[in-house]
Amino acid sequence: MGVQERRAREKDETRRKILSAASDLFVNEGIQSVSMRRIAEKIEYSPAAIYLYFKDKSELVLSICQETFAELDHRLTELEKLNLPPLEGFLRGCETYIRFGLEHPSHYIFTMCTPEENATNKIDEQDYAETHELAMRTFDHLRRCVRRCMDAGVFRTQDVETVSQMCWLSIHGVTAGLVTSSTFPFVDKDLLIRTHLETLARGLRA
Amino acid sequence: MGVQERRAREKDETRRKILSAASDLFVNEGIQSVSMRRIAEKIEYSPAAIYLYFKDKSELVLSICQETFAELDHRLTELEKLNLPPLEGFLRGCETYIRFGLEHPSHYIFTMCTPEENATNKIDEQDYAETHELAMRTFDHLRRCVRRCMDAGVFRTQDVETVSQMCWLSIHGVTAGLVTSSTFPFVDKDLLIRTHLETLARGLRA
DNA sequence: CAATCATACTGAACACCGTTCAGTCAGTCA
DNA sequence: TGACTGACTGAACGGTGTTCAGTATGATTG
Repeated sequence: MGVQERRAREKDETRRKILSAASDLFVNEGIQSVSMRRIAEKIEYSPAAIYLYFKDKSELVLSICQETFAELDHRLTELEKLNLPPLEGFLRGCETYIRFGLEHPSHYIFTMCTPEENATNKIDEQDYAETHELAMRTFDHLRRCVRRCMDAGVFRTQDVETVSQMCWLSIHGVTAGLVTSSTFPFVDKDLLIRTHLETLARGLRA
Repeated sequence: MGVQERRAREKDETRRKILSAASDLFVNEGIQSVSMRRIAEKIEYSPAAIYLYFKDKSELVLSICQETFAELDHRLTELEKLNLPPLEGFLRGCETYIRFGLEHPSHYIFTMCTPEENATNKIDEQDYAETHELAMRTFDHLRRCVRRCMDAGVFRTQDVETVSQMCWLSIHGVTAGLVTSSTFPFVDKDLLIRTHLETLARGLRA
């Protein structure tokens, strides 16, 4: 009875086609300005077809952002495996985060700069839990980096949670600022990132 | 010929009524989810009437945000007049900025966290220039604070522009993060802000 | 006073949006 | 062959921002 399996495979293929088309459009034109109709047009399906695969636009966007952020999680995991010295691990992690945001502006803005009313109403409970968990997993990398620095006596304070959150807010600012304020006459981005991380490190060091 | 003046006064009154109604709705329900029709309904006018006073929704929102940010400029100006010691002036300025953002979440998100395609197409050249100028004026406060710290030898580096931009990105991160990620289990906000500013100051100090 | 004129305002439409649902049609199974 | 399943569609619903011909009101002029 290979029929069911083939059906499932085909269904998955279509799902992937939708995700890929949507992702392409989102990257090039921004999430808010891409309509379900345009996505449907791109894959030559009727708009209604998409709703057989995703509950609504929120869920579609969320799926894509989850995939994208899974890659960030992967990169941070790989970095952690290198077992660099605490401070270097911390700084490299921060830089990875920032550069990731700059590489995926649309996804970054959507997931990190949009209040909970994402598109229409609030998100499905399950989706919300999943996203929250993924965000938490990413944040855990930072938390571990901070803890290692504290355990090694590299950082002055011992409040892991507060320092981790403060660091996230800080690097989030660099990422979000550089991504959204594209017209602002910034000095060289790399210089800005470097200065920021140096200041952060100097501010935290024992 | 007091007629023209009365007319002008009435016209201005209506304009203010629109701004006030829109601002109320924006604050309570978020900018994106308030429609022109709802604003019109609130002031008991037809939706089309609003377009006699504002080119489009972008311009209306922009006007409101400009007014709001003018208040930030005012607060920073007042602060500057106090002529506090350089570092204290810098820190108080940063804190003023952050707390202002937390007080006006909708306006802050709209002006600072939204890429240039604000609602439909790109903004009018004049509006753009005005907003840009206001943003620049606000940024100038920070720039002056940083310069004073450098002149007084409180900060290590001499690159006013880079450090100013880096500081803005950093405090923007705290503001934006606290405003948009309302579900994240943050530790006490005041502690977070204090820790952030302390770290920033320590990182920059000579 | 009557006619003209300026202008604040409206009703109805346009072209879009996300979303739903009754219905179609091809391929599978008894 | 006929019933069934399920992927898919066409057309609609109620919403959005925006436009524009037309109306009504009040000031100005002959």
